[in-house]
Amino acid sequence: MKDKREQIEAAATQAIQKGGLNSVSFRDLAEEVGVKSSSVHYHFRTKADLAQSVVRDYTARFDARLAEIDRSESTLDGKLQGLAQVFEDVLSGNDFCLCGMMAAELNGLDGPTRLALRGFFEMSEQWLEKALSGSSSGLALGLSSHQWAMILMSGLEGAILVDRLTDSRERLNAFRALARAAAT
Amino acid sequence: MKDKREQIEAAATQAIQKGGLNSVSFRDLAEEVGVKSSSVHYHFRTKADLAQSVVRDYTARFDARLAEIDRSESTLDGKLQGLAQVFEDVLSGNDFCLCGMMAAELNGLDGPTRLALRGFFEMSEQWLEKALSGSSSGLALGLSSHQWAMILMSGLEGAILVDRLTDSRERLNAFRALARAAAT
DNA sequence: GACAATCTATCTAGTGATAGATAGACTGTT
DNA sequence: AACAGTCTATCTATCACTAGATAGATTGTC
Repeated sequence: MKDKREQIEAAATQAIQKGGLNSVSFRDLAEEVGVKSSSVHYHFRTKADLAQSVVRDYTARFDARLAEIDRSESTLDGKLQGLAQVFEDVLSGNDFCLCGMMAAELNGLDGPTRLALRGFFEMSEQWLEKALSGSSSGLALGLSSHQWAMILMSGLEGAILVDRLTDSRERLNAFRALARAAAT
Repeated sequence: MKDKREQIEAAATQAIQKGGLNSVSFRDLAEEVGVKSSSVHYHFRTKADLAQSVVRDYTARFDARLAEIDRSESTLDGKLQGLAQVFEDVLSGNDFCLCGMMAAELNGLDGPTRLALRGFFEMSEQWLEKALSGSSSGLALGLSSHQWAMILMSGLEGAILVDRLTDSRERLNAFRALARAAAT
């Protein structure tokens, strides 16, 4: 059995991706991992502390997946489709991106959590930009690698946000096609 | 002074765009318009009723703006930039799209509200698709007008979601550039 | 014995929702 | 014109419940 703290964090991550931070309660988390809510407070003094931990962990895991893509895919399109697959995996669980979700809840977040959230997008877009600028053939439509990085990252966020609502993969697939065309 | 019911709806719309439906309480709405929470319940029996009303109204106003764009802009790019401007106006108020926000909160919504939400995206994407397919010159990258409609609509949602977090307009502007290139 | 992790018990503050009362405007009948 | 009935919009008061948070006792391990 994993560390209780890790279990709580995993349950919180899952719950936030499903319904947002506002829908998560210490009591529910406690019940899910089989402790009392005061024990959750022992590991995470406040809800803001929990939020920060969860975002940092999610970012680290996301980063690890991107590194894995770098190892397994050598072409630009392979990398872009790999990123799309990460989003598709999220969508498959009927979830939304943890950081996209919390970005929507921005107003209820404290400073440190906001910073951690920005870090997630900064990291992801930087990975994308590096992949895109490493392409030997130029990028489509005369847009820079920086522009394409932002388009693809925030576009994929929007795509799974709407696709989850409509129970489809149409928008995600449209972005897959856009990415393929951009890389050609 | 407008109808109390309209005032409540306006306050709710505003509050949801800032913090989500979960951050809105009957008491806060009541206080903002100068009545008691029970009076809010008089106009909207349940929170779900309020949610549905708000989404339908927002959709109608959004639709009206799109119709206005159709009247004032004759070129495809003019229409696309007009749509981008609607999103930019939302972002300027430090808000998120009401329907994008509630799409994130999908899990906490009842059936009718979800349907109303889908209606918003269906309407918007249909407007976009019609504008795109009316173009005399073909569309870029070999993507269909349907694909471009989904890319631009969900992409703009994602763009302002992330731009609000980072307090910038970079992603919105990148999508403006993408739209311009798509229409050429 | 010290420390980490968990418990019991409780607090304050808020949530959506309901019941019942009331003032005032409208409506239809005599 | 007068009256009875009804409707609208609001109020007061309260319910059952959930929220995050805390103090202090207890347990188990090194």
